[in-house]
Amino acid sequence: MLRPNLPKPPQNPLNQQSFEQNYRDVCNLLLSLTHSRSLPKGLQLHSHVLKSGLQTIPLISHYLINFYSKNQLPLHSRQIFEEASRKSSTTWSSVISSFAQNELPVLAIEYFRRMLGAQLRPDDHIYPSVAKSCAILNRLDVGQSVHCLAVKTGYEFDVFVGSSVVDMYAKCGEIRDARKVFDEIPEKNVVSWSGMIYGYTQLGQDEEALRLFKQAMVENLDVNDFTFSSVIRVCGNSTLFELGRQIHGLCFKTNFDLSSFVGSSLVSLYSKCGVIEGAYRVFDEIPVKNLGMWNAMLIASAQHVHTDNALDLFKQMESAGMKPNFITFLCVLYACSHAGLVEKGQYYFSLMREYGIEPGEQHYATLVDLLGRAGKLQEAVKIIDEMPIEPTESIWGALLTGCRIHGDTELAASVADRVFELGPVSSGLHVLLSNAYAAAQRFEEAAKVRKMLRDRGVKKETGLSWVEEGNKIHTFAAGDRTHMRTKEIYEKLEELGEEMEKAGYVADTSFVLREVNREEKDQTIRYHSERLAVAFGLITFLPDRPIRIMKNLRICGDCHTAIKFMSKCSGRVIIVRDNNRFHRFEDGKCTCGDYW
DNA sequence: AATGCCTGAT
Repeated sequence: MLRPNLPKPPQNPLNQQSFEQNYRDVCNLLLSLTHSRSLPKGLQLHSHVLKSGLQTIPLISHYLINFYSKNQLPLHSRQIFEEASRKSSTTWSSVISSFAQNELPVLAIEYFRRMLGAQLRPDDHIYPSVAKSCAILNRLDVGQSVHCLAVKTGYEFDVFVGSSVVDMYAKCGEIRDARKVFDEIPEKNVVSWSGMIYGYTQLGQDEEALRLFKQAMVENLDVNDFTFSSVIRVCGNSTLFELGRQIHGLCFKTNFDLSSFVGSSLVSLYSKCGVIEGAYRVFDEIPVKNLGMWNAMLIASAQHVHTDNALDLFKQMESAGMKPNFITFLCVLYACSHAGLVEKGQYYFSLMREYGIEPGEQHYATLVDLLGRAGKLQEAVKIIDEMPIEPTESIWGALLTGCRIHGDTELAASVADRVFELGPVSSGLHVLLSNAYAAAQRFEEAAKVRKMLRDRGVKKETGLSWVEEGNKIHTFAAGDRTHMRTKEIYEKLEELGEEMEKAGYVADTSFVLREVNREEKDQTIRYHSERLAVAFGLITFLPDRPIRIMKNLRICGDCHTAIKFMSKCSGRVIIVRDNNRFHRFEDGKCTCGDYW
């Protein structure tokens, strides 16, 4: 053990021994109190330290800074640091890490600069804290110079330094730099791997994330619940059900399936893949449910229009003493909106304040969506005019969606006028606005807006539907004839078409005329991507297996009617997820109750 | 003495 730098020995040599004894006792006690986070006892000890003059010893101030850091009192850490007579590199390191761990990243960077200014050489323990602070603040410029300095001082290959720099680059969106640093770390640990995988998922580079995960598996490396939840989320986002199920199996083997974090991504996976029963099963099996778990289950039941379940979950949460957060309320409002429960929705909206949550932009958007879908457009406008925040694009979008559903072309056009006065908008909203003008027969303006879109190089998204079969994904576009089994698919559609007409199906071509932003021209309405996907499912899957289809755009009204007939004529359960929600068709009916 | 701390949908 290093001999501490003691202050001048007391005058009376007899006291020397007791002083050293006292010093050692204080050190040990401080360490144990830091470990157990006993704040009152620590405060007591601190005043004892001051009385006996021990605070001048660097090791003691270092322990005190750590003690306050662990107790989430970074400003106490700061005070001790400032009062310390001699500041060793350990003292600097402690105070900077206290800032980094307690949400004061700006101070962490400021002190790091001060330290460099004092001509001190940072050690390997400081870099992770500073890199983390840059990541939180999204300060790529500072992060880069920190990385440079780490390279210069020879710490870039340290697993802690490297991992934190990987995370910093990933969070700042520089995934390639993150990867370069990652590849250079000679002895990576679970944090390095998870950080890199998580970085890819955050940027939507799902394939790269999965590839890296696979490599980690093949090389038999250490992974944990964080790693699993990242890759399961990838499977959920891309609706890779089979792969997700296999990874669920891996979690089961490693017992990570009981983790709440893994559980919530599993719930979301099963739900997004249209297997709501699986989501409920996972939820029930997780012994300790955290807030994310409840929220994941809530949104899953809301998406599948199990509205009673959703509202019941909310009640269960309350009685379990789980405090809902802003996401919980978004989920509940979403559930009400998609079931047309206006009053219930308004009730939950007002309940937020009782929980001390100020409604945010997204809550207002959902409320406007709720009112708009239910046809209460004037009330929706009133909410927008009276709310304490500036309307955002999603709020205008919600109102415009309501206008479209209820054919209020006049209101839609006036909203468009109002929005354009406010300045430039994103391309998504732009499309809605151009449709609003077209629907109100203001064709000149519609053309102008569309031209603006074209000039900005915005392309319409192609409507696609896809079905998973084993480990393969079959994708269809409208009128598509590229699939290997095209002939059989079209034959099946013809055959089904006759049965459907006998059962009373009449194609509604008005959807073609009314909807400007439709995916294809009218002659292909009978071969919209979702119908091709259904036909493929019918000729591929065993009769008792539900046909699950994913679609990137909103399902059109005529297809919705057609698939109802398809489910009746074929006796199959057909589940379609469009960009908005789930539809479960069975025996000629859809769970959305035609409200979507 | 230190790095990841994830959940909603658009």
